[in-house]
Amino acid sequence: MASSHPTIIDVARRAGVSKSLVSMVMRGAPNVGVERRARVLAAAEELGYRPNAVARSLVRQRTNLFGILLSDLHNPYFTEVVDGIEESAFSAEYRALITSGGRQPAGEARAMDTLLQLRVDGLILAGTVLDSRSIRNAARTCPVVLVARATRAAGVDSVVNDDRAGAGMAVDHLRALGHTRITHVDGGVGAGAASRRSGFLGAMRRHGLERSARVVPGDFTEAGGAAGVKAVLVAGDLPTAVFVSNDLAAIGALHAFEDAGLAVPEDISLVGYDNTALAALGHIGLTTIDQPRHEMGRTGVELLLERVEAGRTAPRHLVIAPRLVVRRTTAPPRG
Amino acid sequence: MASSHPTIIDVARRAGVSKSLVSMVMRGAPNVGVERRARVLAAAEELGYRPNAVARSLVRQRTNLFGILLSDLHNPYFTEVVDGIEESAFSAEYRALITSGGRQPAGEARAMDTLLQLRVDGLILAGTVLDSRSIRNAARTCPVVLVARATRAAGVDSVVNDDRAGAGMAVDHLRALGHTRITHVDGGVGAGAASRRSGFLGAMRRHGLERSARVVPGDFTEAGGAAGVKAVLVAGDLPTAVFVSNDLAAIGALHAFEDAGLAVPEDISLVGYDNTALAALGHIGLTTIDQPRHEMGRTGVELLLERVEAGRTAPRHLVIAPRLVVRRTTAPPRG
DNA sequence: GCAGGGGCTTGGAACGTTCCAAGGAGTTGT
DNA sequence: ACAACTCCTTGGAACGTTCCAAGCCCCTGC
Repeated sequence: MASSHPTIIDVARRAGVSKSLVSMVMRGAPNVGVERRARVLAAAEELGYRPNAVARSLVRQRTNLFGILLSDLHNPYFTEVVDGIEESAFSAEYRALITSGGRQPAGEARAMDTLLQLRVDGLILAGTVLDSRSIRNAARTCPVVLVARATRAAGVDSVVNDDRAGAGMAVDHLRALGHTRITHVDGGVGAGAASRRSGFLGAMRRHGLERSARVVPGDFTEAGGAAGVKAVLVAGDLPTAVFVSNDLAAIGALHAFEDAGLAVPEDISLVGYDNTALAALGHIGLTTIDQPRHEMGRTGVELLLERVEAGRTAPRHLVIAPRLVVRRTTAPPRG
Repeated sequence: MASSHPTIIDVARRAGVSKSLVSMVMRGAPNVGVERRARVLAAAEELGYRPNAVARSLVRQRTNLFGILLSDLHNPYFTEVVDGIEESAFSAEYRALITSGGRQPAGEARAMDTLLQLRVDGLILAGTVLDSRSIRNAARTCPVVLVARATRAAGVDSVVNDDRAGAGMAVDHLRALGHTRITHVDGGVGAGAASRRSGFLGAMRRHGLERSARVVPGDFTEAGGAAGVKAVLVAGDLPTAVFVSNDLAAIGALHAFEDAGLAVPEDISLVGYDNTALAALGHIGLTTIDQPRHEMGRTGVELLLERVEAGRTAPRHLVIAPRLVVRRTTAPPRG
């Protein structure tokens, strides 16, 4: 009835063996006699014994846990990265523990501290806004990898997608459809926003379109995308296509254009970034740039494992290629 | 350089005091001399000391951790429940650790075991499909509350929304607009689907509309909603309104109707359930039934706290009232 | 019949904390 | 001057594991 946790010693007593033997059985050690093994297993079952990971971690000096700090649990981008993380963590006999910063920097710092105090064997920071001092600090006590954010911090690994190249793909696609007047809705301080903007500008230049390239401010939210469109409309001289810095903002833009009586893609083409589940919804069908989130998560764990198990110490910074996904929001320009 | 974790003893040596004193300072105990307190704090800072939660938990026999098991990290419904959980857990000096079952029952069982081995002080299961034997089992070793799933399991608390009432609200709303021929796209085995169906049928009866009430099969996915619509279209004799068992399926339905050349809400009204962020997207603007997820999360933690801190043992099962949210997918029927 | 093994099993010492009983140094009252 | 306090500080015993050195028992070979 009481929430009594039987220990290895209770099991030992019941099975009439030493605690060491029970410990061996629980860990699946090979050289244990069949009869006693059976007795121990039976006793454990009867008592409802469950190993105490806390005690185990204390003596082994490792937890077999990876901590995942997510900046935002609500952004499908991150939760899809987690899928990749869980997959490869699990196959390496590690478990993943997720915490979220509740979208605030202070919350993130606290969540990271919780994980560090728990002595996780490695830390994956996905899209956090933590200052690099805390990150460097954390990295002195356990391996850290940043996903979807680049860093110069010493001793920290990172895996990002090539935002510049991705933005270029968006422009190439629109150019191939015949667009020349293209506007970019900026992502503000969002992770990767700056590279996407410079990738956009670079690609426009490459196509000789620098004179018709425009950038309007925005951010990574639905409202940010809508605000960007508002700026486009106010400016007059409508472009024929808009490249928005992420999917959520692109959906905000989509709605804003519709509200203004402009049809997508007939009047205006729209490209997003990330290829989250949102973009794939049938009702939305957003043309976008896919970041291989699953792969990025898997890779993050591999970087961790290289440090934990293989003892690597030199930092590695991986860049993964994005990919264009064409859906229904892009078409040749009118006329 | 090495990932050396300084201990309380290292700090004590450096500050020239006993380990007990360091322990007291770290816990913020009141009766410590100012001068030594300062010395200890300085030493800890210099060494980069971080308390070891593992050791602490072992001796205190409590972790100050609540474990959250999410059936699906990608369903915004659950992540919004987590917001509520984190909020009240934090203010009660607990931390929340999230794991996900990766959408598979075996994964859920494993994730729960991880949490239990970590000796979390309480467990919140949100929308899991775990069999009630495992749940009852878990409940024998730590407080467990189920969110968004009812249970009869002894010793387990639960907090759910009133699905029957919510479905009734959807019907009432449609009836008030003038609809009489209403079809329900069923949610299959999804949590709450059965109650929503029976709530739908009950409300139709209440309005004297039982003869025009139809139910077609579906599930909680986008594809499930689309399939439901297909069934509606095939059956001929189109209803003027459709109540779909959750938002995601409703969005699938929305797309399916559009594909079939039917305008929402002009030709057909559509109501979802849950009021996830998806439904609120401007481009979608789905009329739906709001489950107060935030409140449900908060309440879940409170139930846990009642058991952990106040020693309650009698199970409690809370039912929270849903709320109609009218957006753009409902309108009076044509003609 | 005994040394040398091998196969199993065992007790004890960690691991880094917290908690408790007890100790030391002042201070106050008589 | 000493008892009785108060205030601060301390060492040691937990907590539930793992790991290691050592032990027991029985077998094998000579």
